[in-house]
Amino acid sequence: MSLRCAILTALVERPSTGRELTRRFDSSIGYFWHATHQQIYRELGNMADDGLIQPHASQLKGRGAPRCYEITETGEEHLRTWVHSGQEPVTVKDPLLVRLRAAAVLGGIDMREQVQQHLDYHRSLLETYRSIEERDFSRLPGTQRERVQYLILRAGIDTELSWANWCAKALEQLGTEQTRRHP
Amino acid sequence: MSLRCAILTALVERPSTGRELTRRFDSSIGYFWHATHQQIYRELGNMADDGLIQPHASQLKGRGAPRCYEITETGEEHLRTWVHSGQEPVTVKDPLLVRLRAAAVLGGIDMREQVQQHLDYHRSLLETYRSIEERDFSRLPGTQRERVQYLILRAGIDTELSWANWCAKALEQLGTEQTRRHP
DNA sequence: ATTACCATGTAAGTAGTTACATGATTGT
DNA sequence: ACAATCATGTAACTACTTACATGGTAAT
Repeated sequence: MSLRCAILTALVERPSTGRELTRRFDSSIGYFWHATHQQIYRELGNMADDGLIQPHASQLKGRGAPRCYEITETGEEHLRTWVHSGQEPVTVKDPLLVRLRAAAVLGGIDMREQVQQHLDYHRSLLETYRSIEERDFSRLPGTQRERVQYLILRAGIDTELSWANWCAKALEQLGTEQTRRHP
Repeated sequence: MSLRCAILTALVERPSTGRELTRRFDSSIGYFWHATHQQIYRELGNMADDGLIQPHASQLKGRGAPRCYEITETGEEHLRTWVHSGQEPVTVKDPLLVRLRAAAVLGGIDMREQVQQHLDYHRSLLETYRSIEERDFSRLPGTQRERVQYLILRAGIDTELSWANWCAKALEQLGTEQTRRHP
């Protein structure tokens, strides 16, 4: 449901082809809802069948031809209803923490490199977010819509900051644990 | 793979029945990897087929009888290999942020109640973590294994704290946006 | 014309969710 | 004996991942 509605939201912002949506899910939208092009094309097909979107009434040719979709009134209604509906159950999934616990239980496994990789990843994502922040939101206040988009970006920044700090702390501890610099 | 290895880790800690594992996934393990009892029983069956675990050689009766599983050497080897293997691609999924963006794009939707519910949820989880922290990790340092488990708990605390703060900030902004207390 | 890349898909396999079924145990 | 609950599952469905296929367009 969330993928469907994330796509609908993107199409309200502006009509797009599958390829364009894929690119948008690789950058902005993908920062809070990840999706591959296979998911997107399939969902576009399903939504067209359900009448939530329709191909732009211009060029519609064969297989390899770009098809630009726009949202229908039914689609907007669907999106509006979903936005108001209660939230789904939270399902936490963090493989790194599973690995850490496994390593602690098995014993004798050095996890510093993996934590370091995560630290690098979170720092790099944080940097990306910071540059978006500077580029798009440096002069406040802006419209209400812009301010909410800034809020969403802040969620990403806060999350990455929190994880980067945690990784640094973890590295510190794993370091003193296993290398015994000052025995 | 992560579910499989989360279960294997739990079984290294101590042999358990499906029911016990389900309970453990409802509390401690579930704080960083969520799973339902249906997933767990199916995975237990698959892993037994693959020789990674075996039922304790005590009472094995019919359908409704509890079966206590323990990890095999093959299973431990499998877990050890997985722990060392590189991490899987991160797939972010946050329905609240999707809803927020949709609401901003559609316009005229008050999201404060939903954000408030999230705030309540994160605060309550934070409180749970804090009480575990006090109960299990108040006197440091403890063994290396305990310290890693504390690190994992800290990840949860940091995450919830970060989200709670973000929700509070968001509420503040959505409040001034939409109620116009000082026009 | 060939190569490279763009855009749209298909197929098979894996993982997760929801709803339901059945045997065992416990309390009254 | 019966109901409630515990424990273990099955089945059908939905979502996601991975690998591959096909047609279209542009550069050389």
